[in-house]
Amino acid sequence: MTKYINQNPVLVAVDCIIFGYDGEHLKLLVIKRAIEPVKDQWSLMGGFIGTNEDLDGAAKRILLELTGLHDVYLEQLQAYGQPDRDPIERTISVVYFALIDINKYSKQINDQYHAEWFELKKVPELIFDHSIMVKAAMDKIRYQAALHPILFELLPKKFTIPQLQNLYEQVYDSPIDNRNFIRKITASGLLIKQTEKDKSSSRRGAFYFKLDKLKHKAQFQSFLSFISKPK
Amino acid sequence: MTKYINQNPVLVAVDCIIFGYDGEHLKLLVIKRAIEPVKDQWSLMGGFIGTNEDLDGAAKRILLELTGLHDVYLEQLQAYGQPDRDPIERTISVVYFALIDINKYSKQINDQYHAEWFELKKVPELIFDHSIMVKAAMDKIRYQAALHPILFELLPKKFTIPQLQNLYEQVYDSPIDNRNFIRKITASGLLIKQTEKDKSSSRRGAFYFKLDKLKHKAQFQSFLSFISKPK
DNA sequence: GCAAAAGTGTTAGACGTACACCCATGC
DNA sequence: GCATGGGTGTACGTCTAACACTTTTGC
Repeated sequence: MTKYINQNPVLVAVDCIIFGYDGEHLKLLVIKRAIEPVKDQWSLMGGFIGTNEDLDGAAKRILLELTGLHDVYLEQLQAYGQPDRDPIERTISVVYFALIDINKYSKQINDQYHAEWFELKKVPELIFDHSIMVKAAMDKIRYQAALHPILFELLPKKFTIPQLQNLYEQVYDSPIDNRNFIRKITASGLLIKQTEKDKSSSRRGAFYFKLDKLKHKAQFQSFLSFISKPK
Repeated sequence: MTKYINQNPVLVAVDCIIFGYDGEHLKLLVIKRAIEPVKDQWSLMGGFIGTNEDLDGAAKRILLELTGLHDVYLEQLQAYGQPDRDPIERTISVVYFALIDINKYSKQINDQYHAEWFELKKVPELIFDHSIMVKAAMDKIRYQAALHPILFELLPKKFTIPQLQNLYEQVYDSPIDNRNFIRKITASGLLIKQTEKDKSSSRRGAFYFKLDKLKHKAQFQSFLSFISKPK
């Protein structure tokens, strides 16, 4: 059959907003753009969609290429299509965000991109509309994390409750009462207490926990409330 | 500057999922596809993106073309990019959903599409992946409406609380206790009571209300809970 | 023993849910 | 006067937010 007539094909790119958490700060992984225009400026990791690839597949490929990681939390954020967002050629960008365990990331995997982690508040100016995308991603993560247990994706397999609390505090940029937090999070039933303690951040030590993956999966779709309502 | 080399441009379409509410049922507006392939089959209203148009702009144009309406609630749902979703040519679809006041829609505006409203449960099979899109849109609307007052967009300027309640019942496909509903909705402060009553559905009559648009706008971003949590 | 972080306990009020009852009106 | 939907009232349990205190341990 003949193709659609009189239509203008455009390029479609997939960009990935990659978040990590080092135990102290929420961080963003960005690269130095390898091609013109704006070569060597900070940019999200992205690429054009392949001929036989769907959007999710392209996002996974791009993420794998930069980080070497499979099976990470990946969610489509939004498509961006300002006609002039890329000065060279009309390009629609479908943006994904990923939450990864930063400890699994190794700089050695693929150094050709000169990737670097920045604390969220210290991310440099990014090319095109990438900074806007990051802002939108943060909004969405705050929204999602208030209702669903997604922030566990940023933590290592074993983590402590104070670590988890600090992560929530980073994400919402506001202090949380630790007594209420502990109660809420243990009441959720999502955590399995380990016998070992993490002694690195206090004399007393904090118990490690693992995520109960079955319960996590089961509860994921239910509307939970992990943070208090903004005032 | 030269263009990006070795990349395959593809077509980008915008499809609109248009919801309306006639006082009894939640309905979907679909058209008979005018072009091959699958000509004359039921389809979402859509179109290819214009050269100097952004995605939101394209969605607005498409909506205007079919319904004659400006200024309607329109939200980007998701991008769909299965390589074979359109059998003729690789086409990425960026999908929007719209909530309109069905009374403002007039069949006369543009009859060339043979548009028709279907009750949500009676929507025929749609072309390509359009049925999947509609399902995703309903999920998102349920999600959004549980937290934000978006369903007002489906109602006329003046409406009664029983009407509003029925709308929520349609959207969540489950009965709501009218006494609790009334209290919750009036406590939100979003409604302004009118002096007239609607006598069409009961002897006693139900007071009309208007939406307090200022409060609506102010509260829109706060996480409200309009329905009870699913069990 | 002291500092510092981890963790348990308590309480008052807000909120959600369930349910009973009265109101207004046309027939 | 009675059927029908519209609307108010109440009571109880659960969740949340605010705040005080004890525990553990290295120095």
